[in-house]
Amino acid sequence: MAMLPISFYSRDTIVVAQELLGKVLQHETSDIILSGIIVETEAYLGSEDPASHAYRGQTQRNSPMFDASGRAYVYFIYGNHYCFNVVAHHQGTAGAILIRALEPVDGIHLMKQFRAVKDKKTLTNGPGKLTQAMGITKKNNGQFLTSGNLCVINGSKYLNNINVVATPRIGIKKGTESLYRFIITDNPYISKRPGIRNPKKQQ
DNA sequence: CATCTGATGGTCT
DNA sequence: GACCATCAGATGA
Repeated sequence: MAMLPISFYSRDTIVVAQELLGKVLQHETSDIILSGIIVETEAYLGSEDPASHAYRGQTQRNSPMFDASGRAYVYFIYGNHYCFNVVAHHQGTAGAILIRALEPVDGIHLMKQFRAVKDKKTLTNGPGKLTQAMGITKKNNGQFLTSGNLCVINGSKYLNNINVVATPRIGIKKGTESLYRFIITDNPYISKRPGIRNPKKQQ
């Protein structure tokens, strides 16, 4: 299996988000290979996307989104979880793709240890869950995915059978609806809660 | 099954 | 000091 080249990532963020479906995320850690098929993604664009970290310009945290495509962007959220993103955009712009769910493939036993759950179906069916299962932390922030121990490789059992379904998300605040989520239809490992937060109660 | 809530800490204002 | 690209657990149907 070949790692995806930089040229795969140096394209339109939304196109890359769709084409990441069916690819395999692999992490070599402590002599064990952990891997999973990407089954759910979400594109975050640059200055035109109010839901994106990059919307208000570059800061220390979001700087990987402005950096070279093909890197990882990992950030800590809600005081508990890491989210893993793939940096992908045309040169001179910003953008990244949140990996929202994986179908576990290799190292499932170790994933269960990292996650402290027994059920394979809840191992990686959410952005915070999959980073925990794959052993991805802030230390991977900025790493290139085209070389090294964390990478995206071509090929999975879904290679010729991928259904891309775009699902608009409801934002948390007014004006943050512009989100682009893609799934492999009917895959049992897509997130149960598709990132849609209930609207705040009216007073 | 669906819906709601508390825990949690880094980032930005 | 408010916000949050989340999750597990609890509760109700």
